[in-house]
Amino acid sequence: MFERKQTIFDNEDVLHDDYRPDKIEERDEELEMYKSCLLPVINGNQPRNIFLYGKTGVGKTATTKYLLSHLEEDSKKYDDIDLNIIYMNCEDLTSSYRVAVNLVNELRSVENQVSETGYPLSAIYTMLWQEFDSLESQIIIVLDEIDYISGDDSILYQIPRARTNGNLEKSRVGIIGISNDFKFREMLDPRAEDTLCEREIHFPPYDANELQNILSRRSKLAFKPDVLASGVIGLCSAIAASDKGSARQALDLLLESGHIARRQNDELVTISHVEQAKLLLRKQQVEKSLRDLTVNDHLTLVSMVLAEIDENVPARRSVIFKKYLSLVGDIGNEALGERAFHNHLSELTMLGVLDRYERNEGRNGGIYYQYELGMPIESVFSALEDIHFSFDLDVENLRDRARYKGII
DNA sequence: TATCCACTGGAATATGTGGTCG
DNA sequence: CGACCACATATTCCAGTGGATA
Repeated sequence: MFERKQTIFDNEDVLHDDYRPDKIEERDEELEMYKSCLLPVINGNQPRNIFLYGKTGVGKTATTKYLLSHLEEDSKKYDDIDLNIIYMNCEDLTSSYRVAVNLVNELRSVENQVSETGYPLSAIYTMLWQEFDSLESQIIIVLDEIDYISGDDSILYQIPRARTNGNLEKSRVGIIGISNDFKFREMLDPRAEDTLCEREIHFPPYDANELQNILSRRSKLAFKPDVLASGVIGLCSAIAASDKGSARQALDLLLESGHIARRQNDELVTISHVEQAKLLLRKQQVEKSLRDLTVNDHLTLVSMVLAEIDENVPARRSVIFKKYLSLVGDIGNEALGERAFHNHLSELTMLGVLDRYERNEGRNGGIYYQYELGMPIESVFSALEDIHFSFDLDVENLRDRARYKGII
């Protein structure tokens, strides 16, 4: 039933997200600067706080992991240095409180974990200082995707100042903050900005050339010789460069192209496979963002689909809201108020699932928005099919109605 | 050029859930 | 148990917006 048939890939892991190259490419300047910021650690001084920013997939995390693993390795050569590195992704940690709780749990044993709510924030900080101090070492905390922390950012100045404030005696702590969003910096509490942004390193997007270099080197490891048609690497690089300049995106594109070629039993990865991969990845991305939404977000989306089928689009909020009310009535849910519904529409717009147009008809119309689906309706259907809802949704029926109306 | 429409989006407040602690 | 904590999500209220129109 299973048979090993490998005509395309040699080692596809090389293209995966978690692959750690033994060399960081096309980031020489950033690497140098980063290295000099970390140097004090090896001399036994307090780790500096570093703030890294740049779009997704431009090497922030990869460079960090690369340098820190070297730092860890090299620090072992010196007896007087004891280094602890804690890496933490803040994707699900939207407040200082949660970050602190997770740090404490990271340092504590399994049977001693702290719950995510219940304690006053100050109690959590006290636990954190105790845990830090009991390490009696230099500590570097990496907070990746730090921009997810919204509202209270006290942890970002509490940690760096812990020692000066007398909360820590035996340990020295430094923070490395990684952000996708430069605006995050402006939103910081001035105290946090002061301490966290001591050293700043900007990672610019890769251009098509740099991407091409990265891809060709990786593809030599990943693919069998001569399986990439000419132009494949160029196209992957060009697509990614014109989008966000993300190496992640370019690598995903290349990997997915290879998968598609393999599935289709082709011996050569061609430009057409890349085109297919591009569509597939886009679809997966949307599905992923849809999956994480709340029930009311889903209901809002379905209401928009109904409006798309039954009404003139783009449609304004009140029209979609009426659809929503009857939908909610049908499935017996409690309806939201219109203000909350408005927020869900905004949320979907933010994700790129909906498009929004501002209109202003002046004295007898005022300002309002019109919404429509931001992607082909069929993509929404197939995404909806793959999601488990807490209510009954007959996607096939919707699809039939759309077909009947000639929208598909 | 002042007005005014009908909406937008911020802010304060409320509700509900899941937790600690004495 | 009751007081208290953090947090997500809703509701309520309303000042602000900006271009067509008188």
